[in-house]
Amino acid sequence: MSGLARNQKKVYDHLLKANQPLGAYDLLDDLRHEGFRAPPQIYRALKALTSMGLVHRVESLNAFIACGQKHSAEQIVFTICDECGTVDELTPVEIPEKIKQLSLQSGFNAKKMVIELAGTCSNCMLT
Amino acid sequence: MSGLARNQKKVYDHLLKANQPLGAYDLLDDLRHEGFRAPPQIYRALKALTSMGLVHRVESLNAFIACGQKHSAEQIVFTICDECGTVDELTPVEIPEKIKQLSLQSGFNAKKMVIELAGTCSNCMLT
DNA sequence: AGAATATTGTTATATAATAACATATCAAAT
DNA sequence: ATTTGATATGTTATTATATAACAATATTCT
Repeated sequence: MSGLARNQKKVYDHLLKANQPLGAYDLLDDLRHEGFRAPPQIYRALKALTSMGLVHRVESLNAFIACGQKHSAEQIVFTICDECGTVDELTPVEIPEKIKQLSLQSGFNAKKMVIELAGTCSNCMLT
Repeated sequence: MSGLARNQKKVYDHLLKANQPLGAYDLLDDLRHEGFRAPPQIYRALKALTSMGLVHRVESLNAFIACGQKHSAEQIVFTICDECGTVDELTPVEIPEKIKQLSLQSGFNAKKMVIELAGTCSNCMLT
């Protein structure tokens, strides 16, 4: 049960190594030497990986980032530094839970959450 | 100090009437009879309006929605119904505040937040 | 009026994502 | 082992979203 298909593995491995969000066309360029030639090959792999919870789409960057852990649902908080571009994952479960509760109070049943914070990371605050 | 320039007003009025998020090219089509001819005219108006806080970008839809109230910061929670497409604004200030606090604890200084919940609205839950 | 600023119109282009179709691979069931 | 069905792949073309660059107009301020 290796799980991942060939192209899926290539894309996932590359995203893990990159350790930062990459656009689909960045991935395509980076993986040309691996035999990728056209956008659909990248997008298909990304679709499979995101549906498995191994990769997440960063909506406000139109980019994709790998994720060490599988997340049961889309309940992640990303922090995106405007200065250095670093994207980190805050995972205090309290936040998505709290939001879910509050939205339920208005009758909305949330299935997927996009929570992205843009600003300045602690590193860039110092310099 | 009417505030809005001609094109800005046209775009804003149309978004208000629509009362739902519209893509930039939807706006362009809808406003051709008002003299709009090319994307930059729309995008420029949208940029001005969003920087004024009168319009918000819904990142996960690549769309824009008008907002009756000016919001001081980008601290809004959108609920997006997968069934009917309705987008509503939850504005319990507690949520963005709570998130800001929690991100600050990890040293991140958030300037803009994208909080978008996709799921099923109360209306669609019934039917 | 004249200078500085902001807004507009226009063409071309960049960037992101998908449709559609043919082929290939793999897993399991007979 | 071969058929079958599902999944994955390769490829071309197209759609959708957004911006660059530059010329022309309008607005505001002094």
